[in-house]
Amino acid sequence: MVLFPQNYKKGIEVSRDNAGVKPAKSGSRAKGRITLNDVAKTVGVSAITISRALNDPDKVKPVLRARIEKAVAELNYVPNRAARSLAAGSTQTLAVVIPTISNTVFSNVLKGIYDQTIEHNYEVLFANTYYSLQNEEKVISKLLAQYPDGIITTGLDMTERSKELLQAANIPLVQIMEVGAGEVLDMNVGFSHFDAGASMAEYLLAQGYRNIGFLGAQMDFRSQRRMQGFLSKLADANLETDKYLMTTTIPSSVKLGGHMIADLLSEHPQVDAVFCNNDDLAYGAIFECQRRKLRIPEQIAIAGFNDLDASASINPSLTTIRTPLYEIGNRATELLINTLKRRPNLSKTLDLGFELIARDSA
Amino acid sequence: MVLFPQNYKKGIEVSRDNAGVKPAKSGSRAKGRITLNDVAKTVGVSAITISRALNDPDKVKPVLRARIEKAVAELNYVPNRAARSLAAGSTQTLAVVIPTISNTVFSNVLKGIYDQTIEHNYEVLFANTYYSLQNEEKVISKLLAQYPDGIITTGLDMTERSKELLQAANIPLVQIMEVGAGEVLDMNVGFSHFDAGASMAEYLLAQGYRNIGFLGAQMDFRSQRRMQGFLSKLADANLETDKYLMTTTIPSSVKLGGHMIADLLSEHPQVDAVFCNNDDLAYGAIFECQRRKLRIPEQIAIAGFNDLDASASINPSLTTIRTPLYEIGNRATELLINTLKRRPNLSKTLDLGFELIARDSA
DNA sequence: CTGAAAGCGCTTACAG
DNA sequence: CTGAAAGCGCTTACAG
Repeated sequence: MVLFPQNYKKGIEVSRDNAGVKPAKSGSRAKGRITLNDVAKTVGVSAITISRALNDPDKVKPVLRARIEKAVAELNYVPNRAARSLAAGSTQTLAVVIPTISNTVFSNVLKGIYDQTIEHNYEVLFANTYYSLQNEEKVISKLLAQYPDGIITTGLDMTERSKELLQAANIPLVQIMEVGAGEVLDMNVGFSHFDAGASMAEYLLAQGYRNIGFLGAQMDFRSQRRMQGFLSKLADANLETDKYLMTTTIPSSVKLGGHMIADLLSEHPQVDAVFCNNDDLAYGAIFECQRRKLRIPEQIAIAGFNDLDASASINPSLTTIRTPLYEIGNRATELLINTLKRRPNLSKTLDLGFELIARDSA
Repeated sequence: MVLFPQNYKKGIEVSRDNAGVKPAKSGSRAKGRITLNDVAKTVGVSAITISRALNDPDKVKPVLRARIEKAVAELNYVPNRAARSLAAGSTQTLAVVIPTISNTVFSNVLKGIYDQTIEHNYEVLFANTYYSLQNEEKVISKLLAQYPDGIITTGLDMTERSKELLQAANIPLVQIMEVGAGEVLDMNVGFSHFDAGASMAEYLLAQGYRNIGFLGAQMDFRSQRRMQGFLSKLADANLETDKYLMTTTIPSSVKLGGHMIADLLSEHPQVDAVFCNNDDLAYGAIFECQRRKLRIPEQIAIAGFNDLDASASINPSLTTIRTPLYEIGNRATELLINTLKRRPNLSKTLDLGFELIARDSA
């Protein structure tokens, strides 16, 4: 690793020699930042008029408004949201609780959320649970301390304490990702993971596979339900459900997919199809099969879940289930914002479904 | 697409019939949330003592503290951060400006940031610029309105207005991703993209390739500098720099990589090596070459950038440059927090370097 | 169309 | 170890 810490000359000198250290105006908590009052003095009107010019421009005479806007720009005035929040009782902030940002699944969801918030002028505050309900409880509490106007959480499984906190907060809530598999506290957007798993089993059965395996990483609640749906159909067809099953709580990755299929095949070379509970696992499985010169899907079929970016391009292209990740984030946020703006929502639960994409790998 | 909006029965009934609509306590801005005063009354002490018990527990007698903690838990009291921020002049919030969360590169960086903030009890507020300096200016302004204690921005290229806003905010700032390629306003963590590009060129030259192409997506400032570094070495070796060059401002993706290499090869079948400016582009290039039955690296070598998850597993395994994405986020946040806690930083600029990973594809 | 008064829910010195 | 007073920077009715 090329590691050579070094100093670069600074292009410009910031107007403070101890950059980053706040000027602790002797005993005061002031930051030296421009306030509404500073703008008001500069323009020669009251603070309240400045506030109005900024928040409700139509109520201020155009000429005055122009002068105010000029002063705001010149002074680099940026309103203090904490003060605004406290006075107005609204933070224009939405809280988002997801398992982990480093899973593509959730960065897609988050993008859907983000695009909606930016359009409606909300900020987003997010936290990761790393798939732990205890962490979730902690971050929910921390997030609520910011008094978000609304909150999005992932999944239907929560501790009682989390539920209490959420209800005590008395703000609109959307539970995302999954639908129809548990207690909904307020609103709900997602799809049925059980049904998604079941539909993949039906597909593989219809293709004629009979020694069907399942590779599962992470094995969070939703993964479990996908597996249950999948196995239920195998059971209906009187096939093995436990024999070719391999799961781990290790997070999903391409590398892990390679290891898992290697293990599965060394124990059960007769497996003729494998459903991986995430596409990256499936990529790893495909790469490993290629190394073993196994022809896909003739000798072994591989299927994935989520239809990530590479799935259409990989060789062979991956049969998978497309999930409405961006849409889930986007629609959940829409529900929240509608509620906050007191616009009616058609439904408090949205099942956005999924789509099986049959390609070449299975 | 299976699309069937439907209502699920709610498991529990939330204690409000118009869920999500705040109880607008006639003419008041109150939210019906428990405040410090409510806790104080319940316990029978002053609000300030409650505040102390929460923020500086050692200063409150253990017995009293226990009673307070019990009341806090029973009432589901969550302190209002806006009020705290306003009074204390610190929001315990860090702002993060990145191009887009849906690029794995930045979700890795963001995770590095997040893990550091969670440890030190900061919140993170993020915004996407979608690679536009105009957007960046807007989101910086919006973010600053939240009065974050510190801010992280991406890259060294900003509008003058963005710089002014940042300096007027007078909070510690870390510009991330790139080092040594422009004006640093305060602190800086990253590596040299020019050098990274140059080192890949040197590697390919050393392997004996002479008809070397470059595939570039997005082509933001850092991509451009990687390309410049790369081409400078080709020029030094008296090789073609423009002929086998193909760039686009379309965001990087696996699919795009396939299209681009197809275009390049149809024009210049003599190309014997290609440097892709992101790994996903390289994956797409590899898949496309496989479809064309081109042997890698014998007939054509493919190299990537970033060393993403699949690069070690793909066939052939991908020669690429590993970039310290998580570390950049983590160390940048550390610098910020050190500054905020008035702990000295060894240096205001951290060059975290990069590593060329030679594998089978080139 | 503009302004004076009160208050949002905390924390910060300062007393005791 | 605990508390009374003042204030952080805004917005919300209410006047005029």
